[in-house]
Amino acid sequence: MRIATWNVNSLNARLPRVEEWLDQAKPDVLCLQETKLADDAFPAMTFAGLGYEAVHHGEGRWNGVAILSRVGIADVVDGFAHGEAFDGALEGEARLLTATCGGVRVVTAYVPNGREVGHEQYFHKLKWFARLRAHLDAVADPSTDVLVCGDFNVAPDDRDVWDPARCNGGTHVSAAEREAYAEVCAFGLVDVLRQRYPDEGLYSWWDYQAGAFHKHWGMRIDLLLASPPLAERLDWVLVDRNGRKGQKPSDHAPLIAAFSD
DNA sequence: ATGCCTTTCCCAGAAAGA
Repeated sequence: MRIATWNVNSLNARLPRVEEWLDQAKPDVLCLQETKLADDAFPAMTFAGLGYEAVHHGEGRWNGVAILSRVGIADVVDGFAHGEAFDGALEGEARLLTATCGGVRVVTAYVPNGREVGHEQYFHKLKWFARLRAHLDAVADPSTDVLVCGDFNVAPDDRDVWDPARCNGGTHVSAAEREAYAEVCAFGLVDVLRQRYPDEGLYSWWDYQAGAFHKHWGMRIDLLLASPPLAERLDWVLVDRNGRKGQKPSDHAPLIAAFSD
């Protein structure tokens, strides 16, 4: 079973790239972040024509997450299962989607950016991680097959960023963000790319500006996290850097992992 | 030292991303 994650930075702008990639990579499940679509604008029929059922949790201009599957979709949860609500408009942000696909409990997340250390949005980000952990406790069991994936907007350690000093506003590398992320992993999750490869420079995001991709100025912030029984069955995992090349790419590359049955 | 790019809103330039 192949499971993939990709922050597409607008599904409307990226639909041809996503269709092409589905044909090439043939994932059984593809999780998307930053669709930037309302639910009624989601191209479900396009994906149905390619053999994928889909669920989408969107809000319009910002955010938006989806799960595509050719191995079934059941027990869908839009957003957080429960827990303390956020203040005001932040509560309605479409950043989390949960479904069971082919026997795997799949959770996909688009973690808030945080803007800069100390900003109101930064504290929101830390709360968001805590609420994600509570969500996992409510909807999944780490002794079964669970895959949590998406754009975590944190570089787990210094191997995961080209230059920590050059991260805008100090986000993505701060100790508090890394600790909040570690609490999510403490649910019982293994970072399968990191488990397989200890190398630095395995990035998933590169700024559009200044030719960052070609200079290898990137960060590894898109992650595939598996529960122990699923992680034990990892066959292979990769960042598809070809997804960041060519015409009108997202600023993120897709990740894909294959698990034996 | 600063911006560099891309997307959305929708036709002008701001907001947001990371």
